[in-house]
Amino acid sequence: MYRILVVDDEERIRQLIRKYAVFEGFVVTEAADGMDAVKKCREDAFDLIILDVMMPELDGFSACREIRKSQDTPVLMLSARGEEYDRLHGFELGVDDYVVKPFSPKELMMRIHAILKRSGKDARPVQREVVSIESLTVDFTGRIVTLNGKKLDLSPKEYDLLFYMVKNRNIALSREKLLRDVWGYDFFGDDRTLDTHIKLLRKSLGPLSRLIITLRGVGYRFEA
Amino acid sequence: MYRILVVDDEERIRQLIRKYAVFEGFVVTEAADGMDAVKKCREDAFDLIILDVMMPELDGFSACREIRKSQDTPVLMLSARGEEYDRLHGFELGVDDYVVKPFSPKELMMRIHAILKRSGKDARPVQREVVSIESLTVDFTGRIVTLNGKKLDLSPKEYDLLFYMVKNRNIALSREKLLRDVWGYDFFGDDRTLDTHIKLLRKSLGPLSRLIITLRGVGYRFEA
DNA sequence: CCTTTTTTTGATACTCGTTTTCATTTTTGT
DNA sequence: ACAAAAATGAAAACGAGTATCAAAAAAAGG
Repeated sequence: MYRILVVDDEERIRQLIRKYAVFEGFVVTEAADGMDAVKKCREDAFDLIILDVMMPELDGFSACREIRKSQDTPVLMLSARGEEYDRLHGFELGVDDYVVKPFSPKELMMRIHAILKRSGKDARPVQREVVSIESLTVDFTGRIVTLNGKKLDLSPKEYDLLFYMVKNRNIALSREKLLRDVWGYDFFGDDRTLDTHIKLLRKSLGPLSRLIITLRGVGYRFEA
Repeated sequence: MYRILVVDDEERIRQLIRKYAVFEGFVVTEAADGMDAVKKCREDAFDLIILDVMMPELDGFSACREIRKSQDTPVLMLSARGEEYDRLHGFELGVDDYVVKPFSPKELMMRIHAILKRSGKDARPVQREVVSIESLTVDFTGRIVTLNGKKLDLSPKEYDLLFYMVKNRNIALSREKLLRDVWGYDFFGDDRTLDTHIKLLRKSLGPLSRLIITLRGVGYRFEA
């Protein structure tokens, strides 16, 4: 799990980056200017810092220099078009990559991954995330579910639903929350959809369907 | 202890490279143009030469050609953006790698290490990396794939894709991740690209294509 | 520079899963 | 026991995601 610090004076830009970065599984912290960034770096350790060049208070380069005094966190610089002349300046400070505004968030994400990979942090072997409950084994990493050692053949939605419930086991999950989190924010579906999938999942789980507890008038709970 | 010759007419660039290279434990010598470089090469033996393409007196290619008459020192070329057309030209001269300016010093260092390792001066014997799954053998070191002892003739991308999947076997790999990691962070390709290559790979793998599991709505998983 | 191979793209077919509907049954709380 | 909520079953309509093919484009090799 990577922690990223996004530093830009424009709220909109920060939000944009946050949205995409969170989607990629990064933990995002924001700072509105260089001073703020330096302060946040003292308090927290980040795996990557995205720094805008032009900022009030303390510009990106100065902030980078300041941060580098104590840490070696990889830095990705954002600069407006026309500021390209100071690329070299940035590289002297140990900047890892440059992205010119306006940028494509997708490309930014790709560059982030490239930097993390280069910095070796990405090289660590994936640690599997596996949860076992009685005879049920849920392998989040491999997207594999076994029951008594036998692989279960679940449909995508069954996987998603099971994964979500297992991740949030022993927690009362309302129908609304399930629909929202498993199906997505923009889902306006029928309640029966959930019913049906719970039914299918119970069927797949066989005897262990008893782990899915119905909370009448509320939703469900996965018991472990 | 490696000795590196840095050839560039810009003092600033030389300083930048020197700073990083020294930090990595290299011994750095500088030359300001091609003539100077050729002269320094006659006086001293280097383990690697970093050559800028555009230089007064004698350009990088000519200098490279001149040096290569008497020595076989690995060469890494630096070229400004837009000069990429002469990559081919460089490789014909036996250039070992190319870096486009402006570059990230960290990446440059990585490439330097890669060249030195490749040039065999790193005397330690390579240990082969081989994975066998059923009748399939994947030799990462030799870039060889055999099926029932018979060598498979795969296209470059098929190799890359298979290697990546085998290295990350039993892990659910999203389409996005595959495209990003196998194709590179600057790839904005069509989803069909992946489909097609999966298909080709499956065809090549014949009966063992069953090891490539389709994860609907997610991506693929290589099963071992 | 031309030929061959590889890769990418676009159109199309098709499979499979999802969602919805509806009627019926079961469970649960009061 | 009654009413409300949930489960069940089956089936139809629907849609998204994937496979496949052929052709174009790009890259590699001679």
